[in-house]
Amino acid sequence: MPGATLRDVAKLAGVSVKTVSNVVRDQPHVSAAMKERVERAIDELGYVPNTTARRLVTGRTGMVKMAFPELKAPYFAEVADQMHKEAKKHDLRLLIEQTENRIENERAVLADREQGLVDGIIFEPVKLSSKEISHLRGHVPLVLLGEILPPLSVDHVMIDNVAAAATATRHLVEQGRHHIGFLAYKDPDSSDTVKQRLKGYESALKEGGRQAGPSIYVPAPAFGADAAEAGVSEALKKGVEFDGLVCYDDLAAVGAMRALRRAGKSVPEDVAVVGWDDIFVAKYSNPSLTTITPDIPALCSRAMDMLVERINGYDGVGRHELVDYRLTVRESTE
Amino acid sequence: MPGATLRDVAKLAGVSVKTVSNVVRDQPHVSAAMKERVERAIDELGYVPNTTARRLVTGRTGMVKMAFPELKAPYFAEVADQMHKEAKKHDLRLLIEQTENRIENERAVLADREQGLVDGIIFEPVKLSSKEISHLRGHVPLVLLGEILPPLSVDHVMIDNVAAAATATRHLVEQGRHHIGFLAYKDPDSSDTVKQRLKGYESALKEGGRQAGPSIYVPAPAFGADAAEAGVSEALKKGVEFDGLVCYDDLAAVGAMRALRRAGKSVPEDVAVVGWDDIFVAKYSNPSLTTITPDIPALCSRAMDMLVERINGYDGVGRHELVDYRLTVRESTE
DNA sequence: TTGTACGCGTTATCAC
DNA sequence: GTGATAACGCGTACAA
Repeated sequence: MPGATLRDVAKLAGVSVKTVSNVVRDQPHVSAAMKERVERAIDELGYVPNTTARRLVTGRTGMVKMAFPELKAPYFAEVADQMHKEAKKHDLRLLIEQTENRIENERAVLADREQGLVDGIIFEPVKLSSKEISHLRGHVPLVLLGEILPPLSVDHVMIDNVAAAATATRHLVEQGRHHIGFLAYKDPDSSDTVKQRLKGYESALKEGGRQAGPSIYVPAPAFGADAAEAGVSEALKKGVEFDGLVCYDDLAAVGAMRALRRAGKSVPEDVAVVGWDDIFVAKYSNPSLTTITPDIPALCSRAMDMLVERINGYDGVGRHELVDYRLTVRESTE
Repeated sequence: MPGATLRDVAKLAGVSVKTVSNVVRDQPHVSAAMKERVERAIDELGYVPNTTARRLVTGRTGMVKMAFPELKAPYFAEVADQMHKEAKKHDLRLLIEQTENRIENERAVLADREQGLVDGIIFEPVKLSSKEISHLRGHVPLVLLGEILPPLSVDHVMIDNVAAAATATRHLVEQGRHHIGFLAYKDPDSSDTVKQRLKGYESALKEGGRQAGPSIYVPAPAFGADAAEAGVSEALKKGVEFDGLVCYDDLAAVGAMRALRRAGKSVPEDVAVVGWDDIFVAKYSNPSLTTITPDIPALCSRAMDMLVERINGYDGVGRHELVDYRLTVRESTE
């Protein structure tokens, strides 16, 4: 009997709707005998509570939205995976939304057309400015991820880009590299992140007594590896020299390694390469890739905790938190 | 005014609730003047329709659940990405559920505890038997993905495993390989797939006048690459010989290539390797990996179309469809 | 401890 | 073309 209702159960068990409701939700004040009787009726009818009706009256959906560029990008797949696990801990369901790096989709994330679809939003924007975010956001609890400078009123979690980039660069300095280049995407919208990483890179160079090496900027398409490969190939052809390369992300690093290989350079002998994100391919590329490993579990855990606090009514000022990272050294630098 | 309701709008506009509802949903029978007036009120109040209430009365959630082992596995990330796009075409939202290769989680996918959470389910089981699926499934429309033998009553989409495995094997034969091995996971629960691929492999060998090469089976953990690497390393140490290897998936292939490299064998000169899935790493590994590329867009498109038909009341017998694949030849075999 | 009545915001069925 | 009003299924004061 699909579609059995609370009332049906109550009728069959010969009790009131309220009692059945209590049993279903494990409320304390129910006698054992009553519970027994009601449960039998529930089984007989195959009753299952109607989520929608429950939501309408409680005002809670039990759902959280997670929005980021694209699931296909390995880094985000890992974030999504982890975020799902965090959501489960709080008995929340996760709804994933992909912005495909398009600003209108990012706007849509905030300017939700429907009310009450989710209880809160975790969002990693890449195009939207801080101003626009605070302007567009509604009343739904919101936590931001990633490297933007968030509005003051909004919670935010990220890793310390400047420090991490410095760590990566310092590692190359310690390996005795002298002409250390920087490879990034030239996407005007996401330049904040690039700037932060560039800053860390430069400070580590300075600290290590190195001069700034060549900077290679490539257009930012959906998948960075191809663009990076083309960009580095071109640079090599032009005679740009470097024996170390700090890359914006693993995708770029993989593309760079490919370009180097084609140009007859070997990694790490001729050029040491460092990536960022520690996606799957970093471990299994040949040579395997030294990279910055963000603490994704911590990132997701903090973000979800903060969101849940907001959902539960916490109304303080926006919190800005940093989570850990480490340098994972592999074949590409030693 | 967050939380403005249809009634509030009606009051402000001086019309009935029904009229406002009509305007909101673009119903035909409403005069231009009325529409104008109502829309002004909507803007003024910042009214947004309440999804939950709408669902309660329509009985539709506008959501579809997609369940598979894990998002972190690149193949599934790509499927999820594509499936999201398909869902969007039908104005549906996609809810992702990970089974983490555990049978109790697979059971939970079918035996949905809550009614009316989703309108339909697309499910790629790996542990559940066909019998258990037909026994467990409720009344929610269901489409199965992947290599199980589905219950007769359930729709199902997959690629032709036997043919694809034969194609991969034939390619190695054509490359002049003589001792072609087969590498797979020894997971008793998912052995159906392995059997199918083994069958295709064997038939292609026979057709090409080759004897069956060594079969290497490795335990199936969350990530296959490590297990495959260990398994192949061990086989090589034991002196198992092969100059070609058909791998269960790209993860296994990547692990195998790593083991070969460590053993001083070069790919493809000493051993040609073929993978399966064409995940990101296949293109960017070194050497890049020849692999079976399933037509994921077609897979998702067919699955979603069939599900939508079911949701819309189609009640025919279970359909069993095959989608395309192709062999993508890269450096690992030439 | 259990039962009754009402409200959640929307759509659908009728009249008008 | 538009307006009352009854569902939809559940949670919860409040009464018993």
